[in-house]
Amino acid sequence: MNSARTTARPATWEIPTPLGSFTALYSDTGLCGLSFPRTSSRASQETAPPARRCEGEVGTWMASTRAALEDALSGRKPGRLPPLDLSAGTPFQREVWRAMLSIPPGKTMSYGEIARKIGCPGAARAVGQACGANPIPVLIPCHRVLASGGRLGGFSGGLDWKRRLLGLEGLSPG
DNA sequence: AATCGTCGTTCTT
DNA sequence: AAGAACGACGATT
Repeated sequence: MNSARTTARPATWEIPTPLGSFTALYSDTGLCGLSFPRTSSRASQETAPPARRCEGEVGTWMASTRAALEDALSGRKPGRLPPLDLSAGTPFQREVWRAMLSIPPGKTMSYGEIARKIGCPGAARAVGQACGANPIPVLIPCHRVLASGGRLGGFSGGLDWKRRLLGLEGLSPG
């Protein structure tokens, strides 16, 4: 084996879907990022090299990522997710992200409810921040987190995406 | 609609 | 290291 770090830096992988081409980002321990399709307005910004092959465990991660994404985008419940590398987050953020993973498709929670669920009542606003820092939207379903009273709240990927993702699950808030 | 309380993160001293 | 500023909030007025 080569020195210290084997896999080295993350690799990107494009996942074409009917809604555009998503970009997955992998570290050596799992899926660490997923970005929405680039719109014509938003210019490109590739920081990691594209993966050349889909072999080994990373290959299986890619397969499960694509399957899960395709399921999610067609309104089906995703099956097994690839291992997620959430090491970039703070402990608080990771708790929020894990909590969101427990919201089933078609259901929603409020920012305040998430806050209480993770034992930080009163931290609703901080939860919102953490949602905005979610590195793996869609698969970590931050779109299922709404403001109180069923209001839509915000979405870092653009509210149009939030509405679209909710619509795929039969929901139409706000 | 405007305001205030709250809390984790990030940006400034 | 400490403080101010800043949100994908929530509750009150």
